[in-house]
Amino acid sequence: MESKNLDSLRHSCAHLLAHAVKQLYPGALNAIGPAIENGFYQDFDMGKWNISEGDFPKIEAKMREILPTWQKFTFNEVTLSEAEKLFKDNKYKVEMATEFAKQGKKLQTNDPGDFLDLCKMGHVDNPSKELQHFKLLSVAGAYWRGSEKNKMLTRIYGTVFPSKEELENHLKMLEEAKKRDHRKLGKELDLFVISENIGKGLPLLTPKGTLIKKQILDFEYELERRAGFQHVSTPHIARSEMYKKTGHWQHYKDVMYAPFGIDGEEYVLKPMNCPHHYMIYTSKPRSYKDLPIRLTEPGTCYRFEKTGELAGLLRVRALTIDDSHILMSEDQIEKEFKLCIELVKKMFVAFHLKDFYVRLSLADPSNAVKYIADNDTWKKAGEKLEKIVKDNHLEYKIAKGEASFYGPKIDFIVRDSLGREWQMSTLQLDLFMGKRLNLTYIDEDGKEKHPVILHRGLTGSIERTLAILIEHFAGAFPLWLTPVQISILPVSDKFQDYSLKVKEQLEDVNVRVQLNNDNKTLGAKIRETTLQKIPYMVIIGEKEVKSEKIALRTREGKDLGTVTISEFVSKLKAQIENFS
RNA sequence: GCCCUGAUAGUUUAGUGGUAAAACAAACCCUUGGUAAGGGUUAGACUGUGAGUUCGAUUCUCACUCAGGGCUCCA
Repeated sequence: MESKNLDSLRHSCAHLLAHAVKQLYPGALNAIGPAIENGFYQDFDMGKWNISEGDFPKIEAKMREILPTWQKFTFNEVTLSEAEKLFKDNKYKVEMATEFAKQGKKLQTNDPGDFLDLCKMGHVDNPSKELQHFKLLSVAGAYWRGSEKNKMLTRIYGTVFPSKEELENHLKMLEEAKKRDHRKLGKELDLFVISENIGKGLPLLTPKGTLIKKQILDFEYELERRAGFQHVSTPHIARSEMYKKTGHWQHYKDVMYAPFGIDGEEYVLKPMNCPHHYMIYTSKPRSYKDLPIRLTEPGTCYRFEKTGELAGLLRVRALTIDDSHILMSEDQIEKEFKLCIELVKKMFVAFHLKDFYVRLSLADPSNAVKYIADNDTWKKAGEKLEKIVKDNHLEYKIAKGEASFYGPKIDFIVRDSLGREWQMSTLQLDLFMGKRLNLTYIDEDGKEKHPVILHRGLTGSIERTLAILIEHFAGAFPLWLTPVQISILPVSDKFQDYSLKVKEQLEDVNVRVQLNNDNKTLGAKIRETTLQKIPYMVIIGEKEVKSEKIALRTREGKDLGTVTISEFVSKLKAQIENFS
């Protein structure tokens, strides 16, 4: 089915839901109900009523009861005053009608059978036949017209498909996605914990989780070292004064932890690493010959995110940003962006991530509060980035209003297992801060100039990346990334000595290996190791001791037969070098 | 922060207005087993925290904390 038809189907189903809810809950008002990527939603002002997921069976039954009475949608064009009359009980419809009229849009009503609604075209021809395979999924709050200042409405999410089979497949897919939820796997594979005693949004990485983090950081360290980045280390706090100078205080205050006093000075936890890096730059005179200067650090930052925004490792209050600041002259911008784009591409290859897109995030000139005021510079920076994106053959979407307060960005967006989108890499062009903070270098002509700055987050946040990778691999990380690479499984404890010897030999070549000494059958050990998604199992029994070899099995259940240790080591090395 | 949902051994869950049951994990014993779960024993929970209703609350009510689905925001 074409997506346009699918959208009609889903949008029509939102009407059906609205009809059922209005019948079951007199006084409930339906607001908007569009088709979305995998279904639809319908917003309601429930009045005195309260809906929860426990009410879904009742609502679904009502929908099925109404459905046979529905005919082809009839349409009528109406004037604003007619609309006001028809929808006098629904202030949301009147508000929309008024606005559409103001924009010069036609006002249309439709009715598939005793359910008049203000709506444009885009419905199925034969609702009673086509709308059968639907399911309500969740209930949520949503602000009217997406503004925090407006009333919160009740939003019901649902989905509908042309056939029963497609609906069931979709529901099955959602079940599968839940199984790879990083919070569930994080617990099962012992990668991180969130302790109520430490606080919300403050995940603790376990030894295994930390090993993965270390692999990510080591990988980036090498990548950056070869690309000419210089690593620095900076503290987690700084004087508030600094952030007043940068402008973070004005633009970013809401997500900064409250300041605290030390020796009569006011300090804050750093929400980003920029100022710290700038102060390293400005600690001595710089020449144009020194540029570009690429400072980089996995810096832990603290952001006071609102409680409801926190989500496992995807959104936290303490995050490690692999943060770089490239200070350079204006004519170096394109070259440095190209360099960073290459790094991002290499990272995506190493992480096996293919489902991502590029978002060119520009300022929204109508939202003056959000950005540094200087339209010409914004325009220049935005045009520069668009040229870079084109020159580097990146397919991109433009997003107005997504820029940082100090500059436009090229963002790389990936999807998690539930199809939600998360920003990872970000390359930001900052033409303001060099001047604002009086960062300088002496140019060829002997005059003092201000560098421009490229802010670069490679993964964006190590925590978020960990979450995305857990879900992407369903916990079965590639060999180079996985916390435990090999588990040695002796058939019985008679083979302890040889097993220990094998373990030492493998440790000598820097692979991460564990010995499973449990008093269990081989079958049980294999099951446990497989569930822990450890890539290789080395099985040691009498045959192996005699032949001085090892038997190999993979977590996928493949028997790789008997090999010597050196054969195994070469295989491992080749695999690790290819990030596979 | 807002709307909705939830919180019972380490984990996954059961259950009841009269202080809790199971499986897996753990410890110990038997077993020394060759490619996805060998058997037994023991220990382990003041039912998230604090109040209220009640003769009595894990169960009902409220507040708080934390988690989850969204909205807003965002790496």
